[in-house]
Amino acid sequence: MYSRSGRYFQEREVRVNQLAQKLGISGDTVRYYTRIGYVHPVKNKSNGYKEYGEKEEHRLRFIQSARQLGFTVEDIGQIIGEAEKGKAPCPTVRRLIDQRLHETEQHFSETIALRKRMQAAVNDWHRKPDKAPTGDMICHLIENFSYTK
Amino acid sequence: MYSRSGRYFQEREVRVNQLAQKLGISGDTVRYYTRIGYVHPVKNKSNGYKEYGEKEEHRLRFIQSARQLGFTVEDIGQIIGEAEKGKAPCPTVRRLIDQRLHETEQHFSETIALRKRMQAAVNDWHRKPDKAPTGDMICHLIENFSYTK
DNA sequence: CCTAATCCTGTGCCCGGCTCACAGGTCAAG
DNA sequence: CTTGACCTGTGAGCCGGGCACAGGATTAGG
Repeated sequence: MYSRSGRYFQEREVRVNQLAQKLGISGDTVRYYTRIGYVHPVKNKSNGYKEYGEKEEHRLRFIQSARQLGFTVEDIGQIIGEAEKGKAPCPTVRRLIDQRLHETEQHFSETIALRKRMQAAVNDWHRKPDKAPTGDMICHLIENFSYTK
Repeated sequence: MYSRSGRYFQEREVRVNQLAQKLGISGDTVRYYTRIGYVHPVKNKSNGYKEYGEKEEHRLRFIQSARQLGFTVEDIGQIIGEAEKGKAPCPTVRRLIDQRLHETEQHFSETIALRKRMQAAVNDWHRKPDKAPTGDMICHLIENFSYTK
């Protein structure tokens, strides 16, 4: 419980896995954000371990919140970058979430369509028998299934 | 229009981009399936180009159909492998699509939840102003948004 | 004090399913 | 023969981390 300068204080610098556990994410994820320069832990000279303080914890919480809202890791870098230059990142945030939401809608309808095809296939195949492959047919289930709706 | 043996015949061996265009996919995609050994074009000795015949075309159509149904590339390898050993791949196909469908459902509900969060954020932010970052706040929109519904 | 065993870390490579960059070869026109 | 447009194979890159591994740090035991 001594700092490098010898003064008594509550321990604030934690190591990667301790912080990860506190945030409910994996150590690898924390390392990843460290690697790409989104957090800047201090390297402990004596053992080479990285030590994370409150600032890093807060930063990681921010990253988590943003990820939950569908921002990409790159988006978050942009947002952080603007904030660090003292600029309000809000306009960018608004613009980006519009984009990401649009993409999510897109992705959503593709997922629905895929699910529909898959369900149709499962239904269709339920009353069809297995068949050994022939020279020009790998799997008749797949090859004879055509989705037309 | 001469074969290597000098006989006259309709050209059947095509090159990567010709085949890709015919199938409506990218040349890179065809190259990818070639690289991982799902199709085996013949290497033209004189120019090093790979030449694709009907067999490869059929194989690629099969791969496309399977991908459309949500099978992973690895699934497809397994299916092809079984078929090539003369075994009916149908049981595997049925098992795999059940798995993939389940995953798609999972993914689907995650996508819905994400969309809901995003929409809620957009709504919430609509009547909130921009704010410059402070020492302990990167973006108040993101940090003050809590999804509780 | 030393040793052995266990824990923990940083680093670098790996994943899917392609896509892209690039160096160099090919082919038709002149 | 040369120019230049086109085409090819190969290797690397993408996201968002996950995983394996070697080796240092720390602890238990003596």
